[in-house]
Amino acid sequence: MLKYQHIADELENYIEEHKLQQGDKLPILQDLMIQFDVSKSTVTKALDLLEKKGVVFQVRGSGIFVRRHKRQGYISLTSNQGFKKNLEEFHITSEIITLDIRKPTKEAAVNLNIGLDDDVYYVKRIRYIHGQTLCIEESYFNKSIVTYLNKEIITESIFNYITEGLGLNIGFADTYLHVDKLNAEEAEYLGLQKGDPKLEVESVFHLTNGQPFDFSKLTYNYVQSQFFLQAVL
Amino acid sequence: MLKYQHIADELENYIEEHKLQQGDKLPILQDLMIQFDVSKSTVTKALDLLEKKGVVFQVRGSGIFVRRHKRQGYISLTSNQGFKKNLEEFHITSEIITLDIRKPTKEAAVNLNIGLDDDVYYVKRIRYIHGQTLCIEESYFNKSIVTYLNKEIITESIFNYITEGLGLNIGFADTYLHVDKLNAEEAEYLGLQKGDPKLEVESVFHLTNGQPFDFSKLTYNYVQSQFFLQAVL
DNA sequence: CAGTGGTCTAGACCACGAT
DNA sequence: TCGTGGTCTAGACCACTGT
Repeated sequence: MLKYQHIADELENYIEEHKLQQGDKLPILQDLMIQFDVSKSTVTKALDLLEKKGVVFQVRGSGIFVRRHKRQGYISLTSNQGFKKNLEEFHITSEIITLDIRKPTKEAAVNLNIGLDDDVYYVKRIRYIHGQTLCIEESYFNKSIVTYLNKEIITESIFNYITEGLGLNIGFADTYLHVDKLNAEEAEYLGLQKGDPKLEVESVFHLTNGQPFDFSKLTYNYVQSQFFLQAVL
Repeated sequence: MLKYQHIADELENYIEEHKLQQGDKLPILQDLMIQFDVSKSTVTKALDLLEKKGVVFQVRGSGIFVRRHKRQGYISLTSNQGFKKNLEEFHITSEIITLDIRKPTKEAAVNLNIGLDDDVYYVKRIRYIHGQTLCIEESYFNKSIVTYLNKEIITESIFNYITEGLGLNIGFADTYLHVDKLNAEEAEYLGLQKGDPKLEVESVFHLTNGQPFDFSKLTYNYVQSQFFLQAVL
């Protein structure tokens, strides 16, 4: 385990367990260096991680403080690993509609940077939050990278399988958002009326080497759609 | 100017000017160290900045590569300084509806962490993109921090004035997104029908010392609403 | 002015990728 | 095995905050 990762985890746990609030002060750099027996740069790197993640903010000449947004029940748009943490936090479950190998749509092929004749795993699921319909999810996985999938795997966390099972390293994602009106089929799945609002979230996930491996399109039930985003400016 | 900031700017300009594409390789660390006459850590810090910003991705054992998302015409949800760059890129203009000093709504008071009897500057604007209505914007500024505003200032960039004119340092923002249906008044402003979809974006902006100074609520025309987000996982 | 975080260095050593 | 990026150190010096 990397030292700075370890320190970041420890501090985050500490904040969580002691229910520290926005503005609460953490120990100064000097103390953290001694406590974890590392150099200043390593502590700094750990704190930069936490700052990027929206957990703390640092004020030169003053100290390190806890950052905590006020609202509960919002799904993070930037949380790592495709909703992994959110899954646990919000009790999100899913029902599989389709799983097969097929040729990509033109849109999927463009986003995955493959040809129209290459194979993809196509997954369609309905996701539920606290028993309510949250969203429709359609995913296209480049089969030459994600070589195998089955119903059991996609019932659990696909991303977990990709990293643990296949040993692939997920690097970054481009995400696009649109708001539009539901068509009849989507309304049916989500238990809403045709023409009701929807939030469409398209993501292209890449490996650390830059190869796109997953193009996903999520259509959210607007009633359940509350998202948040913590930015450092 | 900080060295790592300078290097980051130079590299970003280079990528822009030479129209480098996704996957194009940049010089190796060693060369960048020599070129800019700085230590390895400084180059690394510059590259980490660019990576966070979604401009490059680094692959251990291989090199540093340009990252570039495929779609044009999307507004960045994470671009710095309240849309400053987007303003230029998309020719966003605004029309002022209201500017006055008043008491905050309960909601604004909670988000700004002030009392119901404290003063705020209230600003209501309509924003246009390429001449089309983009969104309705309502902002509440804590008057004890943002001590003065006038029509001229809010016609230009408010955030620019806050940093340059008032010498304040903007630190971070919490942003919340909802999708809902337009009410009659909003529909009127946006030139849409009541019941049409809307995207509501609420942001709380904080100074570097953690004090919230601006609570803004933006209601977007769903037709014009295309956002993107570059995440590092 | 003392306290505290931020920048920068030079260099050792490690881990991953390509060949 | 070599090229390349990642982690970590010890320490000098700088810049902002608060008393």
